[in-house]
Amino acid sequence: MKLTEAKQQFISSWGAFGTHWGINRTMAQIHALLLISPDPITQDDMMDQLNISRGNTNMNIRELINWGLVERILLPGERKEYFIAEKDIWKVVKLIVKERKKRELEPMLLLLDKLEAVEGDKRDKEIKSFVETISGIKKLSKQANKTLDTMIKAEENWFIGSLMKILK
Amino acid sequence: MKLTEAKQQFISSWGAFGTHWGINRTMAQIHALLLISPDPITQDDMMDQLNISRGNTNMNIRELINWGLVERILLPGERKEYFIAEKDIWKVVKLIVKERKKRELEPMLLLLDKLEAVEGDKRDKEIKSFVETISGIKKLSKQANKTLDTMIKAEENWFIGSLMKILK
DNA sequence: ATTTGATTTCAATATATTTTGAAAATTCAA
DNA sequence: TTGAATTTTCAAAATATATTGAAATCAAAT
Repeated sequence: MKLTEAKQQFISSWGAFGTHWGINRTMAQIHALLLISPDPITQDDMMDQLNISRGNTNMNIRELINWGLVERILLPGERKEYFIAEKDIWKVVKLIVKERKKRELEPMLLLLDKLEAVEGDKRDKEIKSFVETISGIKKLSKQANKTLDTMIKAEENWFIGSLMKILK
Repeated sequence: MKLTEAKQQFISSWGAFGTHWGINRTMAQIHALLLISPDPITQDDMMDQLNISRGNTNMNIRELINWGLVERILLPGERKEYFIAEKDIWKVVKLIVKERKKRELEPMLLLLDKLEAVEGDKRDKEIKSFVETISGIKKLSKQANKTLDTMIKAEENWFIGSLMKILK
């Protein structure tokens, strides 16, 4: 496979993949393009290569910067802004996990605490079933939250370590 | 908080949560309703409680069954079908992970193998950057895939075990 | 074999999300 | 300052996704 085709395929697949991971198609495609670009690139480069509008490009770059995945670079003597992506894929995963934990898992934990304290007789079948479900989810979520914290703090690839330990 | 309100909140939040996890809103809401129902319920019960159409209900029940999260129950003497959800939340997580691994991670791994074998001089800056990115993603994905296999096979809550081992 | 109750399908519709592009705002250099 | 280059905003348009509901299908009981 030629480089041009391989690049296209990677960008398109990373885009589709992203949509399953809470990241929209364009945002993921811009990210993919930056990941495989050896040098910093501009908004116009992205517009050309991905065939997307200026507004779309701009909004999604900003979002990538918010996630900490992309950095703005100012080259001396250049008027235009350049951008680069974090290339260390382990760091990328940690940044994404960190963001999604904050946006999704933590609010869910707060809600579960409130729901678990539902009024009423705990012997009532309806109440019992509800509380048991909530408690189960809460317990698992709390553990997941802690595990993810450990992972986010891990300096190098956490999978290797944890897998090794599980397999003895 | 009263049970009725707590139920509503749980269903609505589980729905929103689901949309971040590759599961559509209605599918997640039906799932939530089943999770907190002590007894099997029918399609009509779901339609009433969630205010959704027959078609929508039916399609999403089928999808939940495909994921292995819901089971159809035939009560003796009853014409209608009843449904129940897997209540063990650890099993639920494993089923979801299994399904998403199959749908997303595994196809990605196949693609990465092809892309890594891109034609051209590996000393070329463009090629080098591309191959390095792909290799990094591939390495991490392979490890993640193995780790998830371990998790799917784990009989009880894997987070506790792995976390304990990491923290010594 | 027919009726009745229940389930499934799917084209049409509604809703939600993404994308565009032109105008407004900002920034830098002269 | 002024003006040209660049970035940002956001209402409107386009696209993608989810939902409806009525008709078709299926299956149990008579």
